[in-house]
Amino acid sequence: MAKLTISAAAKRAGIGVETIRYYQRIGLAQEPEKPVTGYRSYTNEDLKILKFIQRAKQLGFSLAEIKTMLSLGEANCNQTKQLASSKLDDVNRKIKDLTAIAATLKDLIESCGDNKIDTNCPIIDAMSEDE
Amino acid sequence: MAKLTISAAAKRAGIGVETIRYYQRIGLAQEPEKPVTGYRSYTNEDLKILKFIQRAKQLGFSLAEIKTMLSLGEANCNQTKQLASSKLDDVNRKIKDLTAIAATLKDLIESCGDNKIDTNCPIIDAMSEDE
DNA sequence: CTTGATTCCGTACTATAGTACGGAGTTTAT
DNA sequence: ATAAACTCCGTACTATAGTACGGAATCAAG
Repeated sequence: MAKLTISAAAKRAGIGVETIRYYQRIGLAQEPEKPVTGYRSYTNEDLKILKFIQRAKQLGFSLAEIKTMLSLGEANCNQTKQLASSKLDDVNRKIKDLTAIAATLKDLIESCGDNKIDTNCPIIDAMSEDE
Repeated sequence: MAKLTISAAAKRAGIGVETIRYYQRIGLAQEPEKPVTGYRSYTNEDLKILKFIQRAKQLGFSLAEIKTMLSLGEANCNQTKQLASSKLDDVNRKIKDLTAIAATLKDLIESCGDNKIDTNCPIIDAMSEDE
């Protein structure tokens, strides 16, 4: 429950100090009030927001999307749910694409076989082929 | 086998004209010789490179990686193969990460249930939790 | 109470991957 | 032969997500 300095908050949230300041600059995280003289102290609530941002980034949300979610806040669970659902669709689509890419890469690599000749690389050839 | 203008090459490669010029600027694609007076014409070989770039991008290679592959060229099949293999590892890792993310998102969404209350959004709560 | 570490603040810079623009020259179609 | 379309070229701008820097103020420890 202790008030945290920015570097302590950064450490706990797994974010860099400069990055937190950046998030404040772009309005993603608000700065705690600054005592007339002295450093800002970060509350548990502030930390929660920072952790949320970090987690959401890991889940593939862009900072803009995270900003939207934070502005919806707890008071708009349904909209948040919808954002998460559409992000889930994105992620599933991405997985599908990457799976196809992996298959293609695998084929390309296998097409090399034990090509010792070191010329006429089938990967380069296949990737520049007319469809 | 016709010589192509930049816009024809762009169309065939599925790239924009400005983007081709950008690739030339960064040394990813070389510019065809320019006749003393007139426009450059793109050969099939030039087109092949452009298509290769486009395909490689779709497969998740960065422009820097594509540049490396092109510099290796056909004469270094083994190194190209190694690059492709390491890219395949990347892609597989990405798929694994995204699969975990999808599962998390699914859980989060389900945790909402039919929350009509529209407060205490479990998504926000869960995502800012202490681990 | 001095020294060293932190914080604050604004500004500038980085990387990646382009997109846009303006003016001059060149081609193509009518 | 002239107008519309296209090309060339350099420069500047965009978006996203930060990272770095320098000086002044403040805090913490010995």
